[in-house]
Amino acid sequence: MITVTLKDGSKRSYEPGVTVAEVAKDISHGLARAALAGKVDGKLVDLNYPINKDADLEIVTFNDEEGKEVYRHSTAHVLAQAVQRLYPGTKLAIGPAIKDGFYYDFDSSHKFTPEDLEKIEAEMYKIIKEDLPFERFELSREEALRKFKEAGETYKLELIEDLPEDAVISCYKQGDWVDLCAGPHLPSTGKIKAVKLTSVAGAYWRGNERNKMLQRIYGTSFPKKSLLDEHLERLEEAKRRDHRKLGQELDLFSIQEEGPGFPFFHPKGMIIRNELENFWRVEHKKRGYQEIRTPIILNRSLWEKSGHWEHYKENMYFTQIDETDYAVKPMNCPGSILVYKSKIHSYRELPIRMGELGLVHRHELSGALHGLMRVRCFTQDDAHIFMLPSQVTQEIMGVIDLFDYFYGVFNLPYHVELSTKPEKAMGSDEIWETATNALKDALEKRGIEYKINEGDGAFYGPKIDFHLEDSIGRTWQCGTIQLDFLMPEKFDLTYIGEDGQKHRPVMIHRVVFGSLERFIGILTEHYAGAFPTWLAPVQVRVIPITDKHLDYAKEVVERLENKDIRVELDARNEKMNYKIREGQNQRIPYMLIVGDKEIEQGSVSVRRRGEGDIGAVPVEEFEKTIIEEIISKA
RNA sequence: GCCAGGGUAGCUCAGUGGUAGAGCAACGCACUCGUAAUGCGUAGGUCGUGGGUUCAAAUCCCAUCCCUGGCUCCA
Repeated sequence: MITVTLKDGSKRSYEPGVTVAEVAKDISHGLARAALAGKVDGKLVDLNYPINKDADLEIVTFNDEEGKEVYRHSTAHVLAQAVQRLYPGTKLAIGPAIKDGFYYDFDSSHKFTPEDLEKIEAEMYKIIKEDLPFERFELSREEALRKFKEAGETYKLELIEDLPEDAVISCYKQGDWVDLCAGPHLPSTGKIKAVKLTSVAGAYWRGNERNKMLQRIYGTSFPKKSLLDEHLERLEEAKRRDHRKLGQELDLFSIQEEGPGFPFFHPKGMIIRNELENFWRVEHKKRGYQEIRTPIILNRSLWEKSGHWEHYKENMYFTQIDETDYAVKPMNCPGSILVYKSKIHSYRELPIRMGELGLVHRHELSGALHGLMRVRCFTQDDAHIFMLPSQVTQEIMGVIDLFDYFYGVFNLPYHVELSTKPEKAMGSDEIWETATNALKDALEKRGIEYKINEGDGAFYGPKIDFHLEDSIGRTWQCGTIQLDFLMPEKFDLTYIGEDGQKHRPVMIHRVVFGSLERFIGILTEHYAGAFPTWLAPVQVRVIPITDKHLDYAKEVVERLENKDIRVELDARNEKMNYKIREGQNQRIPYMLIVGDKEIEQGSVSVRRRGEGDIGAVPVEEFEKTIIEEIISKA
């Protein structure tokens, strides 16, 4: 007998060779039905995997991340089988599970259209109905090569060739269809209940743009139709919160054909922007930052010196003035450095924290542009900290604290990545290692979890990136902290030390919002357009019930305006309900309804966004509450 | 930049070779209304742009710009 230890610590005895499925069935019928795969001693396996010795076992269901992966990955196989049935000659590349679904990459002479997806989906349901078992078998490298060569699966051959020497090569077979695959898989295609193919897209083989572009079909699947419907409903909701849609509906910004990637901010968008800038200035001043502003166009020689000419040229815009080459700044650091260099600094002055809301221009590929999230000109809420080498850790921690405070004000969840030396980098490995360790050190001192992004640093230094999520879970880099020993070297930056000699300072480059544009995009989606009162472009709308009440409404508006509250009057000759509906659609935090009753009492009836009618209060009381709310940034 | 789809009124969209449409918004008139859409009327488009095919093009062909979803790249 062998002992199987379950996740809850309980132990059960079985004959050797008992399968995962049998154990599941022994535990309960419900679990047996929900079981998708097993995890034996931490290794993910099929349900028919025989357990031959004492082992830890977890039964994996759709509620586990790994269960979802197995489920979606098996669905990807069904997709590939369906595609090869319908479009013979199609070659297979890869088909993994991804967050919320799966995809499969195909090389086919047929161009898949959205209509084809329906046909393929129907074929997938046929395969599901056939309830074909997923059968695993292993084969030698030679057999595998021969098999896929015969089948003409050239991409699979490439994959096999790249497998390590000692790799176990396994395939999964469903009916007469076979795919190279490590597994595990569902017991049979019939386990798949609800499938939806969502889109087709081009994707380079192995993500390399020098390789052939394949056709990628995306889809998702669930063990219940209702779960699929919920998922599709969430996607619809995400579309409703899309900052591009809301940006238009709320009249925040626009992007015109005349300036692809160059956003226009409308009056309402500017209010949000200015509020963010005010907040930024106040908080930075508190933390010992000074503010500067540097020019947008600067001489070529500066960019050659900074290394941008060599390392960043393809992202830059150029111009000529009096036959001399100039560049439009893609970053603020060189300008900031020139300010530092404009006079001699003592060690007593350091750290110098120099902020700049700097407008930068970068050439992005046309296909990469995306609303306010990826644009070709944006305002970085930049700052450069010039400091003594001994101040590095403390300064980095100070910046991390600042970031945490900022994101906390907006209730934005974030995750952190540490990016290391890229291929196209300046400076020696030693300098990079010192800098990277300093960043790690600060993160670890703060107990922040982070993921390492190898080779993703800036060309002048490693960085800590702060990523925020948009409405459909795509993450965008916003804040970043970059530690730089190289620019000070290149520009021969110095300070006079205690010893009266010149020494080299260290620099931090950092942005909190990242770019005002992207941050506004993120906030729009985060709040679904319902900005907190301190940010809301219109904080109050006064709605007179009939035009008899217009004069009093105007009086209320004027009172609020005098208190610096952003207030509008809806004086249109429309029904109150109509005006309320529109105010609600505009996500205005407060609507004040005024009629006979209010005039008599000198009050306003308050309708609060998300809560509805909360009753009449004297005007001064309303003023007091809203001002408190604005100040507290609630 | 690459692959696929798309661009018709301010917005959302219908119209696939034969007289450019709807709803909402705008404007005008009437209604004077108590917490998410009052009714009637008016106006609004060289169908992204430039060429071509045709007696005739929003519709077919070519080029080009822009947008969307991915890929690549990144705040």
